[in-house]
Amino acid sequence: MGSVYALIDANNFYVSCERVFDPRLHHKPTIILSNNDGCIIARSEEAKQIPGLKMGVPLFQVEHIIDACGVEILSSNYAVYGDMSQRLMWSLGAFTPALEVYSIDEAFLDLTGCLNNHRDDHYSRDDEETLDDLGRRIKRTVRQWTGLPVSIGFAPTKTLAKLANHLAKRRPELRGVLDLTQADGREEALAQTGVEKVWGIGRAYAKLLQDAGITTALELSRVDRRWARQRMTVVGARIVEELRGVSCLPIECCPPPKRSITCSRSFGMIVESVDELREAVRFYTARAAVKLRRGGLAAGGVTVFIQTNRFSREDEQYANAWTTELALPTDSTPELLGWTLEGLKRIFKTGFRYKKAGVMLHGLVPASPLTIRAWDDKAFQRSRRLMETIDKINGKFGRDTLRFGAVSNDESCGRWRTRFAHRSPRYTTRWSDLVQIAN
DNA sequence: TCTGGGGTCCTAGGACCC
DNA sequence: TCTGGGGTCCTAGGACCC
Repeated sequence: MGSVYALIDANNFYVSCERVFDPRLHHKPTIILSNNDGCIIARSEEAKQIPGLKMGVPLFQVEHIIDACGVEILSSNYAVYGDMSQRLMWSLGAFTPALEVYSIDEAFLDLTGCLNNHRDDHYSRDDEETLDDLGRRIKRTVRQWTGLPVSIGFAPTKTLAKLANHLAKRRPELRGVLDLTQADGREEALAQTGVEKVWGIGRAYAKLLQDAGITTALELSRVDRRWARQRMTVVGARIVEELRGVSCLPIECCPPPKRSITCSRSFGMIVESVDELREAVRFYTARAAVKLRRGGLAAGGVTVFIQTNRFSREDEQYANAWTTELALPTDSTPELLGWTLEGLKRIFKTGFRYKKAGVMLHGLVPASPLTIRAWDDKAFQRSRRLMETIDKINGKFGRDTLRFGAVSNDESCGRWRTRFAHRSPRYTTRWSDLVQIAN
């Protein structure tokens, strides 16, 4: 048998996480909202059946449907989703170390050779586990260990495994597992899959392909290599190869080092004063810096940006960004704050109604003290020890126990802060939010 | 009234070098 | 008529993913 990849992901991940802790939500149409409760970003199966409740739709446009159909709405609760994601990945790690965490709710597994362990021993053919058996065993295990329902696709390439997973979800008779490692059956599966569903084919390429008369994954797998290379770059050429069963994309067990870190948010309410904007930028800088240090990195460049509400027809629009390269990379919050606040001062213009701001760190390098700053830079080394201490305290007693800069006064009261009107408890990351069971 | 956030990769074209 | 050749680096923009 050749290479075997699996793509495993949770069904309706955010909704499933909520259901683990709130069984009342089972069988009810449920949707999860983006920051500020703005858009629909996840839906239960029941919600998907309701016309109009599409992904990415702003909540205010479908409020009448929500009311009429009794849809449960929840703000997103990333503390819970992040923690459940870890549990999911740990569970999958029990099956193979060759695991690539691809997103918050999905992972690729390299299972090549995992099934043939019994070839030379006393097991008879009938006792051998098939990939389908293995898939169901993984499903059962994950369900038992995390409470999450998952779907699984097996195939000789990652792109085909994605496709198999997609079909496993959409064909109820498969009960969540599809094995496309064998050539027979693959053609039919590809013929049944629209080209726009193929991993790596987005809106633009789907249009390009459809204009060329290519509407199914099977047809895409048969296009001329040079044509694909020319019209869709090497990315497209690889997709075609992968659909033919030629693996071009290996499992990446160790994620490559991050190249940039961003922290940005739309505001809960419109902000006009530079003071409030400064408060938001300070908050985003501190968050980005924590991510930076958690990754053991230092930033060699900083960008700060602000923008007005791009959807507003009445407001005059303004968006600007300021970037600087740092002479010496840093991972110190106060140093980064110095730059982002300086940038804000330069791009802020009075008289605009601001809706969003953000901070980006780039030029990331490992934060080994030897590489980022000389040992005799006493002030810097002291600031690093301070950061380390603050991170430790916040790790132990909760985010923002210690923080930089002024606290909001009653006047501004953090109008920029994200709204989560329907957020569930942080069941797994706050003692006070732990589920209690009466006896 | 109300519209998310955080990433990566690839290419073309310009600037610049010898 | 005809105006070198080859390389690197950077950036902006486009495409994609979840």
